[in-house]
Amino acid sequence: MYRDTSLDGEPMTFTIGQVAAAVDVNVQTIRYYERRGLFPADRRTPAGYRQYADDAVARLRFIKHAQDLGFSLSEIQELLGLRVRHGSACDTVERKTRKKIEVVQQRIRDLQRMKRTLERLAAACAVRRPTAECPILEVLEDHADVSH
Amino acid sequence: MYRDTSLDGEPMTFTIGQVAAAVDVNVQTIRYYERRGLFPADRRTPAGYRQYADDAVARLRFIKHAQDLGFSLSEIQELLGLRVRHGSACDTVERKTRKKIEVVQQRIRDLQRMKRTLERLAAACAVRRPTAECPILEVLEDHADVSH
DNA sequence: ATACACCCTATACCTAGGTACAGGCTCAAG
DNA sequence: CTTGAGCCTGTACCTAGGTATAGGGTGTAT
Repeated sequence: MYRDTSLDGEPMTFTIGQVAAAVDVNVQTIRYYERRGLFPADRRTPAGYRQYADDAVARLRFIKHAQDLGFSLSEIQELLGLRVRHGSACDTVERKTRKKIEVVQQRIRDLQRMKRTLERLAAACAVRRPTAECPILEVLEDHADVSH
Repeated sequence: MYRDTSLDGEPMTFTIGQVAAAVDVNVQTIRYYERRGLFPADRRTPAGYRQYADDAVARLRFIKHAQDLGFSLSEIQELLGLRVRHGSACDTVERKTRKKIEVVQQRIRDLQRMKRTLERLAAACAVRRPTAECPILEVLEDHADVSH
């Protein structure tokens, strides 16, 4: 096992394996993210081992969560990139963030429409059961007709 | 051009190219969906050309829309599969549909949480601007900490 | 009858997002 | 000082969801 410098003075560091275990992610995946440029190691030991600071786990969890929500790695990279130019561009950050909020809001609206469609479907099933034909196709057509 | 039997008697039919153009989808994609089993052609001409009934455009649009909302082709296949055993299983359809609604609802909740996170981020930027450091990392950590 | 757009199958290739070796160092323990 | 877990790079392979290309048939207009 690699030693952490936990006893005062130097900040705590983690190996790639420790970070991977903490977030339940494949070690290969972390290296892949590094190649993609969205999860750089903070430094390397003389032997070439990656070293991570203690915010690494939070950063990686954010990536995974954003991904669950349907953001692509490129979008996440952009999201994380809001951080890099911190001194100068706080208003740029704000503008980009508000744009992302719009996108998320639209995605929510789309899902709500989809939910309503499914609810109509379920309701129609409940009413006509058990003799008549399932009216799904009509519902699908309605759904396809509205907006887009 | 292939002739439609539009002038009474026979129902209207479409070629693969007409359906593709109507929904703005690649012809190859439609054939791919057919191979996957989620968009069968209604019949074939003697020469082997695919023929589609007039509900085909609505079905295909539904597939595309569901996909936009983050459903995989397998999920969509299941969604459409609710239709196939129509005589018998209207209550099965209803149960499956309600499960889908749960999934969609959870996705909406996740996105709303993400939206709140982004809003906090934007708000924090607005407050501390222009001198201080962008507080994004802290927000990301908060986000990662809550639930999941 | 021949041009041309459209259809067919089969196979190859592409991006995104990983995952799995192969072959070779490194560190801590026995 | 050897063993074994864990690290390194590089390359190959995988699933999902398509897109492109090769080689050939079809239908209509001129």
